[in-house]
Amino acid sequence: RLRKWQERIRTKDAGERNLQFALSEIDRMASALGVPRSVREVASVIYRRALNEDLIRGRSIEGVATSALYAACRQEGIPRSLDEVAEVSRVPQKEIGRTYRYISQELGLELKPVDPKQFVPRFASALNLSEEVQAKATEIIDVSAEQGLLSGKSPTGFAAAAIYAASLLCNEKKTQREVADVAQVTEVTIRNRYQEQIEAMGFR
Amino acid sequence: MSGPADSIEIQNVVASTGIGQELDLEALADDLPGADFNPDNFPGLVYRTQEPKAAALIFRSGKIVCTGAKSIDDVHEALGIIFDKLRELSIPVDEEPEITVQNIVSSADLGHNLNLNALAIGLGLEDVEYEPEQFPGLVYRMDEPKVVILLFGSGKIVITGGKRTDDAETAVEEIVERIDALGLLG
DNA sequence: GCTTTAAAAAGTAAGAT
DNA sequence: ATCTTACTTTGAAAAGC
Repeated sequence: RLRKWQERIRTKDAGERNLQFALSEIDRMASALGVPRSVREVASVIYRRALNEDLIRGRSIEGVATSALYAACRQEGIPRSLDEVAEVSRVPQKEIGRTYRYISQELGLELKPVDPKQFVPRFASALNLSEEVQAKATEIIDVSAEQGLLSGKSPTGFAAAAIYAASLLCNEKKTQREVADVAQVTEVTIRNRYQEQIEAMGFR
Repeated sequence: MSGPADSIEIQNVVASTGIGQELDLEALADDLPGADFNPDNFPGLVYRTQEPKAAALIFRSGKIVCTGAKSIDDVHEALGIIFDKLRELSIPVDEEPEITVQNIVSSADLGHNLNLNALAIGLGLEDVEYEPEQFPGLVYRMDEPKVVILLFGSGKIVITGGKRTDDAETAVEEIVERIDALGLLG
């Protein structure tokens, strides 16, 4: 039937337009976050997979697109926090997190927990900290994580505290406020993690 | 032998029942001191009992949800109080309405700190949800018994989704066994 | 999906002192 | 800086949008 045929075309066109919109949104957000082109491609693949497996039904296109980008950053080893992703998305952070968990589960992405060390280079350079501070922060993260201090703690807060501690140890001091701002955590969180990490390092 | 299973404490029991009679919630809200009824927000009337402490959601259909009780006995006791209150208001209530436990929330202590990162990989990323940026607990969905376990770095855990008292016990024994098999228990 | 109820776990946050 | 309060997660039912 002609009507049925037209409807198919209309549906196909609508689907195509939605896909283009999602991909352009991924591109826009990726640019705003400053992630490399490879991550956008991974995000696009994740979005198409979600589309093919009908995971978008009942969810917003923007929400799935944002979550795909969040997942892609993690998969490529250059994670962005949910806060950072939410800043460039029009979807609330809570929905991004919930949608990410859903598509991650359904697509079997099996992404490992975010490693705090992956935030060090980006946070440290935003603070104009040296290579030496980065190495020290990485060491602090390794040692304190090994002693079980990482369980349940936010990766960004853990990284921020280690960077703060390392900046002190390397005589390139940054204030808790400065580190808190780039990591988007509170000074209280840095203070709490810092105390534990210093103790784990054997510095009283 | 005292083990993690002995540390289990029921924290909340959710149950449903019905009095087999339609209710005028507007009138009931006036006759029941302390009742909260905001039909614009939620269709149920909220009524709280003090001893045992519990909260009941009473619906127009006569169906009731009881939550907040610390044991199955408390659920029966609290609902008994509500049934009597309704009878006092000349509302016909079935002799012994059937009470169905829908969910039991329990807490327990494994007695050792847990490396949640290692646990997430060990238990299998496909069955685990661990997003410390969003919540400090690792979420583990167990098939038998069918419950959800939240595991924390302290070794404290929460078991929810079970309908029977012994679901929590079985689940704790099972999770301890699995963690131990991974060499991740103390 | 949402709305409401209750309770635990532990981390993070916000506002007050 | 420390305290209090509050929000994040899990589960289930109820009636209705």
